[in-house]
Amino acid sequence: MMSAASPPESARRDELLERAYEYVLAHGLAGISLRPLAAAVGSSPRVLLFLFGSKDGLVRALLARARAQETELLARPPGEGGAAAAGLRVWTWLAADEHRGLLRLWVESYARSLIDPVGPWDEFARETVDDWLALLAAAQPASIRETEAAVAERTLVLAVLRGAMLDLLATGDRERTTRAVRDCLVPLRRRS
Amino acid sequence: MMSAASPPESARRDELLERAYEYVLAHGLAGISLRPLAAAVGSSPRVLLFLFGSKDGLVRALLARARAQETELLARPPGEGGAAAAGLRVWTWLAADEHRGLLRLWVESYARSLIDPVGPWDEFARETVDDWLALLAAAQPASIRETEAAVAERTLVLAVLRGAMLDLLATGDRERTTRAVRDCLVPLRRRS
DNA sequence: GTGCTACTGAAACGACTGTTTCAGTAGGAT
DNA sequence: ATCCTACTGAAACAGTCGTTTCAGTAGCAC
Repeated sequence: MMSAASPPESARRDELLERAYEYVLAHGLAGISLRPLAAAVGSSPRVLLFLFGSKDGLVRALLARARAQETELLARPPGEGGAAAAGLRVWTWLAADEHRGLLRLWVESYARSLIDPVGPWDEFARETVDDWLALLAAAQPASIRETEAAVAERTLVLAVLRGAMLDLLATGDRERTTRAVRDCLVPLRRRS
Repeated sequence: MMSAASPPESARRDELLERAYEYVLAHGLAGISLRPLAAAVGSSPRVLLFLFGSKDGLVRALLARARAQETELLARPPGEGGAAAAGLRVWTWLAADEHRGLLRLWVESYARSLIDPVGPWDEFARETVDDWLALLAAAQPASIRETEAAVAERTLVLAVLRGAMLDLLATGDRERTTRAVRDCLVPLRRRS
């Protein structure tokens, strides 16, 4: 009944997961398959299945690994100064070159979870919206946090960040997208 | 050398394309395969291959079909009043329930083209950014259209629309997302 | 009738998928 | 030496994939 749960901790598992994660950042998650992946990380399909239980288990572990990197940012003290100020800080993180692969993976998983609501992606899109809205909420003064205006402000800040990120991923134009984000968020910052 | 180009026009082809398009709006483009698709549209893999040349050809035709529906909106007179005003009009189109499937398909294709720069998706992401920026540019007064501020305004409007759309697709919360879009674009409207 | 074009069905091809079966090997504990 | 756990290699399984091969059928032109 336990359906072949994989050993959740193991040095070898961690090592292969890390290498698989790098592979996935470069090649995406959609078209992945065990044999090429195993060859790239210096292992075999047999071992990956042994360590992760199934392909789904591997994908789940990879998504968790990606989320851990995202949480790096989320866990940092969100700071104060309102959602707009927090949004500006988040943007410098999003626009950094070294996060490009992670963000591509993020978009891919988001899209996938919109279409295929079953499988390892599950509620990825909805969860991640909630994660980020919560981060922005934490930056708002507690006294107004539950007002409709505050909710709308968070939603707006998140939308601008996500939309600019999509643009940046497609065009690579950091200057133009950064200017747009600043034009929106800097004036907004005064009010909180 | 002609690599089996498919007959580009044919009544039967149009009919099957239309039905395949409906199937794709419901099931997504990523995990598509000929046999289930053929069964769903009342045909066979053999016929789809005959009419579209290859699976890639079919996908390309489906993307073109989707783009045609999008162009419906793009072709309408963009109107004046600046990019923000145009953005507000576009949002009512984006937020309409009957476009949900198309937008999911859009996100999926966008994500795919970021990762897999070869194949039918090709430059989909970049092209679509340019399409929409051009639409918004057309709504700006010609006199300021080429200024940096105008470029930034277009970029911002597009980012808000895209980001809010992502939120809407994941949460279905039209009220909250619409409020965010309005909060951003209505004040912006005065200035042009 | 013959010929031509458009379309279709059935079956097979080779390549690839996730997964399983069986048979190990290396290392440490007892 | 024995046992146990952790890991691994090779091969096969059943299934799906896009595509091809071969053999048609229906309709219209002449």
